[in-house]
Formats: sequence, structure tokens, C-alpha cells
Amino acid sequence: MSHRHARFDGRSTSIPWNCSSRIARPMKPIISQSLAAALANLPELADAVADLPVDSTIERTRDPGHGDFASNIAMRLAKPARMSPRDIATQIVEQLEDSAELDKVEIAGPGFINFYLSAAAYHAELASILDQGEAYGRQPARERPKILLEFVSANPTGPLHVGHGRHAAFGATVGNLLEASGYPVTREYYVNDAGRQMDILGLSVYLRWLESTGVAVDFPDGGYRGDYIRDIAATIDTSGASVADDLFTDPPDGDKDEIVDALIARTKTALGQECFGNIRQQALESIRADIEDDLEEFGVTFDRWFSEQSLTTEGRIDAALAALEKSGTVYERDGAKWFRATDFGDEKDRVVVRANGSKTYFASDIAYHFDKRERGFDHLIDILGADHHGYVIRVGGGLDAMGYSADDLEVKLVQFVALYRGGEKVQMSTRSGEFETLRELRAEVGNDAARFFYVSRGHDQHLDFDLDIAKSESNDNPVYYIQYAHARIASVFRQLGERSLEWDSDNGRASLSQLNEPQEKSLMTSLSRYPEVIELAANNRAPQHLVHYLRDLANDFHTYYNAHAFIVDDAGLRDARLLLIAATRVVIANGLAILGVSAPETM
RNA sequence: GCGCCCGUAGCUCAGUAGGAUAGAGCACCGGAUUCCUAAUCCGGGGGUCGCAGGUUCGAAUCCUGCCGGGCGCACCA
Repeated sequence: MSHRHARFDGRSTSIPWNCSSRIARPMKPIISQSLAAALANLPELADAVADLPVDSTIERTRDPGHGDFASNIAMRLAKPARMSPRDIATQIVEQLEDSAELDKVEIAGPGFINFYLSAAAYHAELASILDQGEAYGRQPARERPKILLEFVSANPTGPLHVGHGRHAAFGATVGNLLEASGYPVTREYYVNDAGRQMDILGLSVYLRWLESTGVAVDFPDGGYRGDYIRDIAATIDTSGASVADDLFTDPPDGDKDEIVDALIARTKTALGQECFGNIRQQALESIRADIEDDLEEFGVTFDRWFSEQSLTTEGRIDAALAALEKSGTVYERDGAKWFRATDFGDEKDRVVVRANGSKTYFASDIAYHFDKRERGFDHLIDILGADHHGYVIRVGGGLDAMGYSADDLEVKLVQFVALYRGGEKVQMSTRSGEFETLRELRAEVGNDAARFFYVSRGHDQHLDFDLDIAKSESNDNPVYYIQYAHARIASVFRQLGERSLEWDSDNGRASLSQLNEPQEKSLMTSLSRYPEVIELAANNRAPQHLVHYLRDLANDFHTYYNAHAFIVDDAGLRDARLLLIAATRVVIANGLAILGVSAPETM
């Protein structure tokens, strides 16, 4: 039961990271490797340290008076080793080898080990940033685990709304973060193109077309009423469709659903299955293509648009059901086939095949996830709306039953988005005149601001999206604040040219020891944190860490900018300072690229 | 009723496998530009981390209960 619970927790489902295979060595491994080497010389601590990852004990210090990094390992080993924290710390520090990268190591407070990195270590990091460029902060590619990231997957019955925008931005950014961490990621959009709602779509389009031929149509409440339905009706190929002018002569009664179902049945009879199916497929493809265009404009692309229909036509649902039946977790009752979901922690068993022989949506879901694993993906990440949480245990249980593991499935539930304009919450009802589509939001605030704001909060937090701030081109807007730092750096280099000067980066590298201002130290520290931030954000599926980091980095740069001139007469100092801000530009650009936000040269 | 998520400054939110004195932005007050973009910077006030217990060297963080908000509990998709 506990592992099932753990799937809701981003930390415990995160993929362990591996620091042993780095090419260039960023800052944190300097500490963890020397610490590990010291521990290797202390066999008396071996048992205590066995299940304590050294990396987890190391963190950046908040207070520069505590050095650059601190480890609490001595305190955490105190109990299992039955020694005092300070004694342990003393033994560890005695075993630390001297290094050009470490200036000093101190034991402080209740038993922290504080590490002070040398200027040389920071200078090496700056050089590494420039050498690696776009690759800085990225881990080497690895083979496994192969990740399948499914997100958005909105039903193709209408345009994307602002809630889907959050899914798109979040999913795309998490995908970028995972790739930066070296994992092979495949992005997939599951198209719910089967089932009753597709018939309703087909009916809606047909009725609008019928209307356009002059037939009086009493459009049902249960149909899709949006204007886009009329547009589709006007553009699709309806040759061969007959004008069924008697659909409403004897109006069906019942509730909203019954009326729609009756109209669908009448229309199918009037047109024939094939003709109705043809209209339905055209409508579906029209909407799906529109969604794809919308997302592409938003910088969100998929490796595959996976059709739910294909699960049936390719026999994948039958394959999954066969796997289920083989496991003995399926039984019959009241003519239906049930999956014994309660064996896997669900509240009740679930129907997979109805008494009338049709498969449930749940059957498609487990078949789709079964198929993902069958295709060789090791780890499945689903980004779903918060209203889908009941589904997690069911599908995980299905994976368990079919011979895989519920632990292979990691579900991130994205909470809802509320729009604010002028301090007032924008009502999102379909009928209100206010916009609610993603396309309109992008048009109003721009792609950059939209991508940025969407990922500025964790997925499990409700998001209040303030349109006025997102639109403002002022210091209120953190997007512009970060982009402005990037543009300012580009501007400095343009200025250099206008003054007929050139940046000699080799001279800059040779002169880095001239960077002694507090703002320079602070900026170097922030830059060196970037790989750690990427790792953290990727492991926790938490793009907001990167957002906050970039804001802090931009702040460090702006502070430096205001405190010191870069283009100074002393060529060594000038080249060194230009190197520092060139590195800053690289890191800002890399971080913005992961967020899907542009890094402008001018503003 | 049961399950899941959330509750941190006036507002919007960070807070990393429990760590040292809880941080940003906005708003408010006061300052900085003969100089590389003032879309910038610096300083200041501002907190019962929802409440109450517990775990331990140490809790905003973990556990239990309560209060408040959101979402869900289909042979719908």
C-alpha cells in the first residue's frame, strides 16, 4: 500500500540521478566526491553510511559565512554510528584530501561541515560554461529509463482552453528538463477519437450543415454548440450526404443525453454508417489538426498523436484484456466483465466490457498503458487534470495485473487555472463573452509570458493567472525582467563594437583573478548553481525551481550591472568581466530555452 | 460520508531527501542615472509558517487529530 501512496509524491517517484559519469565536473560533485573519498577511508562509518546517499547531505549554504556548500552528514550519521556529530565531522575532515578546488573546510554549529571553494574552482566553472555553451547544464545522454511523457490529451471536440495551456506548458517543460538530465523522452498526445462523444461531434457538425441547407434544426442542448462547429460544417466534404429533413418531425423526448442519442441513431440510419462516419472523421481530424497547430505555435510538439481508435483496430484492447484475463483478475457479473480493481487498492471493481459487449473507456486506458510498456518504455509519466486522480490507482492496478508494475506509472495531476483581469476573476463559462481559449490567451499576453506564467507554480498548486501582469511590459513582469538581462548583455557587446573594441576571451580567462567584487562572486556562485537547479527541477518535475532561479540570476546580473562598468580601460579586467557576463548570457539563454521562452538580443 | 491536493508577510508565491537567523516579487516608505538600455539598482518596515498534539539533537518540511478551501467518488468520455 505504501508504494502506491508514494506515487502521489514527486520526490519518491523521482528518478535517481547519477553523478558518476559527468564530463566536466560541476560544483557539487567536487564536494560529494571528496566526501565520498574521505568516507571510504573510515571503515568504522561504513555501516552507518550504507543507505545514506552522500549527495543528499550536501546543500548550498544560505549564508556565505558558512562557506559555499555544507554537509549535515555527521549529524545524520550520529545515531547509527553511535558517535557525536562533531567527532564524526572531525574524522571526516581529517580524511579529506587537499584539493586545488577547496580553500578550506570547517566544522561549525552542531556538526555541519562547511566547504569553501577556491577562486580557481569558480574560474574553471566559468570556462566550462563558455566551452559547453548550449550544452552547459545538460547531462550526457543515457539509454534508460526510456520515458514516455503523455500530456494535454484533450478531447478533440473543440479548441484548447486555458487549462489545457497549462498542461501543454508544464508537460513540454518537464520533457525539456528530463532531456537535459539525459533521459530519452518521447512525447505523446492521446487522442480520444472513439466513443459516444465522437458521435455527438459528428451529429453536431451534420446538424449545422443541415441548417445551412435551409432545413429547420432544433439543435440539441447535448450537442457541441460552439461556432467552430459551423466552420467545420462549412469546410468539410459533404458530397454524398443526404439532406435528412425529417429528423425533427417527430421530436425525440427524454433528457438531454437521450435526445442526443436518439438523434445520432436517426442520423446514422438516414445517412448510413459509412457516410456518418465520414463526416465524424473529418470533423475530428479538423479539430485535431487545429489543436496541433495551436500547440505548435505555442512551441509544444509531440512525437506521436496516439489514436484511441487504433487501439481497437490494431487489436490492442483485446491484447490487454487477454493479459488481464490470463492474470485471473477478471470475472463476469450481470453480463459484464469486471476487473478486480479492489485487489490493487481501488474502492470498487471496474467494468471493462459492458453487458452489451462494448468496451469501457477504462478498458482503453489500461490497453493504452499496456501498449506503452509493450513498446519498450520503462517509465510512464501522465500529466492529467486534477479531476482524474481516481484513475491513477485503477490504471496502475491494471499494469500490475498485466505483468508490469504500478510503479512504472507516474501521474502528475495539474490543478486548475483561474484567470484574473483587473483584479477580477474571469468567468470561464462557455457562454460568457470573455475569452477562454488558449489561442486567445496567447494572442493577448504572448507566447513567452504564457509559457512562463504557466510553469511558475508547481503542478499541484492552483494557478491564478494575472493577465494584467503577464501583459505588462514593465518591472512588474518577471518574464521581461529576465529577458531584459539577456538583452542587456547583448547590448554591452554591441557597445563594445561601437567603441571599436574587441573581447579577447583568452585574455579574459587569464585575468579572472581580477574579479574580486562581491557582485562578481555572487554572480559566479549563481551561475555555478545552474546544473543543480536543472537536476532538481527535473527530478521533482518542478519547473518553478528554474523560474525562480532565473529570476535570481537576472537579479544578480542587474545588480552587477548597476554597480560596475564592464567596458573599462584595463583590458584584462574588461575581458574578464565580459567573460563573466558572456557566461551569464549562456546560462540565461539555456534556462529560457528549457522553459520555451525566447531570449531576445534587444528589447 | 470516503479518497486526493492545498493552507507561509497586506497580495501573489519560493522554501531542495528535516538543518544554522523562514525568503522573493508586488504594494508602501526613502534613495541612486554627466557612465555599457532606469523594462534597472540600493535601503527600510512588515510573519502565531491554519490550529493542537507527537516524533528528535533540530520541524514550514515527517506522523495524528481538528478547522478552512479545491477536486473526485459511473456499465460518461
